[in-house]
Amino acid sequence: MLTDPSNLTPIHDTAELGKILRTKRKAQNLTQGEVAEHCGLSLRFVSEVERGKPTAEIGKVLYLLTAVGVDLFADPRD
Amino acid sequence: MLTDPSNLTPIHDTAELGKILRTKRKAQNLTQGEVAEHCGLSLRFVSEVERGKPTAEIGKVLYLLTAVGVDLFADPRD
DNA sequence: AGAAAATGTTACTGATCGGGATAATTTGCT
DNA sequence: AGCAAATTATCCCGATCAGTAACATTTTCT
Repeated sequence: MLTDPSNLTPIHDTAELGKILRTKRKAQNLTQGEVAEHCGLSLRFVSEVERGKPTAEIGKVLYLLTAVGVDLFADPRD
Repeated sequence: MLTDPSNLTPIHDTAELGKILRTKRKAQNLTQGEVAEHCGLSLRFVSEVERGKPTAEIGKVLYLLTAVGVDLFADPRD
């Protein structure tokens, strides 16, 4: 079974990841503060991750992705 | 253009991510030490990430994924 | 212009990370 | 099975940095 992959965006670095987070958050009319509170994180953290902070803790970033509705997929290439 | 998504594994937490990293690394007959050196990271870091350390820095984890040949994709769901 | 949202700055707590060494575990070989 | 080598998991130490709160400043939108 094939799925339309047109919405799949490759993630190569934290800048791209942050961009996706921001875009998706705004698409839902959420503020950084709302997302932050929903995840138990600081507004500060959300702001920095959206700007591509490479030293952010990955566990918290995963919370953020879940909160704004972005699924993550790993694809082992050959 | 359609891509076969059959190898796409959803990532919900760091434990799953670590599992994928380890599986792919072994599939290429690489040791943690080899991967670590190739990324400029410590063997300890590689070990901890594969064990699902949630506080690892996301930028370094992305290096790891690249090094072992795992592509990451984001999918904004509705 | 005015309100809301995002970013800059500072200070403080606490944990990450690396190196090196050492257990513990797994792998390979006879 | 049993033993040795290789691989992986932990431990200690010190330096560095992430994360947060609070307030100031800037940007964005109506």
